[in-house]
Amino acid sequence: MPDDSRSAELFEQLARIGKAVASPRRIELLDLLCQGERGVEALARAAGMSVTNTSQHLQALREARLVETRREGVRIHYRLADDDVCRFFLSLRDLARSRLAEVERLLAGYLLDDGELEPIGRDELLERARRHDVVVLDVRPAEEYEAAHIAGAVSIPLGELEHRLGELPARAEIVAYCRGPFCLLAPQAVEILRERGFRARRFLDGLPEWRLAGLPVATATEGAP
Amino acid sequence: MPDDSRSAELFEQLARIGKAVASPRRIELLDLLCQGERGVEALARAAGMSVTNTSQHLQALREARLVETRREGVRIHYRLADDDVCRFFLSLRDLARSRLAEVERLLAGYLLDDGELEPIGRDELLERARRHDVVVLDVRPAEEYEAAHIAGAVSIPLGELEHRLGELPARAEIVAYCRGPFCLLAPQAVEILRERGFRARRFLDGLPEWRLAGLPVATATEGAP
DNA sequence: CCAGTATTCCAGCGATTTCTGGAATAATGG
DNA sequence: CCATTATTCCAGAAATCGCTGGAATACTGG
Repeated sequence: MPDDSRSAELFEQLARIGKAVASPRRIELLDLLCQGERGVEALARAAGMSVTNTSQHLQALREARLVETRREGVRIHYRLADDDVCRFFLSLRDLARSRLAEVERLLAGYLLDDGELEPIGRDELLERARRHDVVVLDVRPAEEYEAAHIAGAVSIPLGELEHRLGELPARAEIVAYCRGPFCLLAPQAVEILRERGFRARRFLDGLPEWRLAGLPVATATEGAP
Repeated sequence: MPDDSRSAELFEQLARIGKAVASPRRIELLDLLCQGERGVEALARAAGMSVTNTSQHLQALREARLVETRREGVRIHYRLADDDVCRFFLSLRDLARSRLAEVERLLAGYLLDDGELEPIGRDELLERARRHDVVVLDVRPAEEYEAAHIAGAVSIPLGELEHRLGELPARAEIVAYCRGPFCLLAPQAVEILRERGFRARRFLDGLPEWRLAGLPVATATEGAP
């Protein structure tokens, strides 16, 4: 009982989504877009690829309806079409992690993921942040912090961390977070902080997981007088 | 701050999964494998493609660690590597449905999906089946019924339905199910049954959703004396 | 050990994808 | 309306993918 052409069309449609996530470049763009809206050039810079190429990949993502655009003057901002896309991306990521031994091997290769960083989970972080028991530190680029960050978090992009250590309290425990468990920013931040004598740990997740869990998120830098 | 080569490798790994679901043929194979384990030739027959080609696609799925094999004599059975793969497949399918208008259009084109079939949900079906208030009818090929079916369901593959109507009670309501909401078997069965004067409805989901929800599943035909 | 069957390997081709660099388009600020 | 900037469109070249058909391999049952 071979399938008729009608269901073939359906599988063709599902494969549109599949094709969209079949390229490492597009995966990286999705990863960045999970952090929030961003312009073409900024995406190209963050991903280390040419603007032309970035634009092309973004078209592919748009053709699969995974992203949408918004024009602001001469600039065009891309964003995920909705939260389901982010959720799907995370489930792809988690599947890769659980199925592909190579992923775990690569993560382990960064030396710092296991117990080393004393990772802290969502619930514990929420609880302790509420009691002002820890300082939550966002080490992603400023642009991403502005787009969305954990409510109450301080922003010091990794590149500026060494110069700005003075802004951090010497006593309190610092919890650094970044894009997610596959991102290297927070681990590197923890390493730097510890070398300088701070008590630092890593947040197990990243901003997207926090946001999707419905926990408090803030945008821009409003609130600091 | 362009990403270094280490995270590039990570994205490469994620893309392995993406590439695996970038082909409509492989999507169809995954859909079939969500119903249960199956041999190469059976998969080829069900998907209407050559054995050689099927084998090749299955290799691709195995390379991405989405499927595993089991040898039984001269035959090789393929199965999903674990439930997470099935869950991922369902989330891909649901994302396609919510994001791609074409999918909804195609489903509507089958004429029969809306209120027409009076679809019944998981909880209601479970409740009514428990009270023996409905007959649950599996209209998938016998092979898939044997691999796994809703506990208590009767098997009449769609192709044999017209000849075997006598096996069904004339009074009771019949709920037909198949592979899932994208599958045409149950809708066609409902159509046939109604033409012959039966009261028939469609189950909203398919076997995979039922199984992943932890609801009772049976294998083979054991239990019928 | 041989014949038979199920599956995989392999070469080759046409189609598709990816990246690059240059040209075209769209909105802005004088 | 022109120069500027951001983005997209458009070839063209290299790499990859998907399908086919024939050969090779692996196991079974005699």
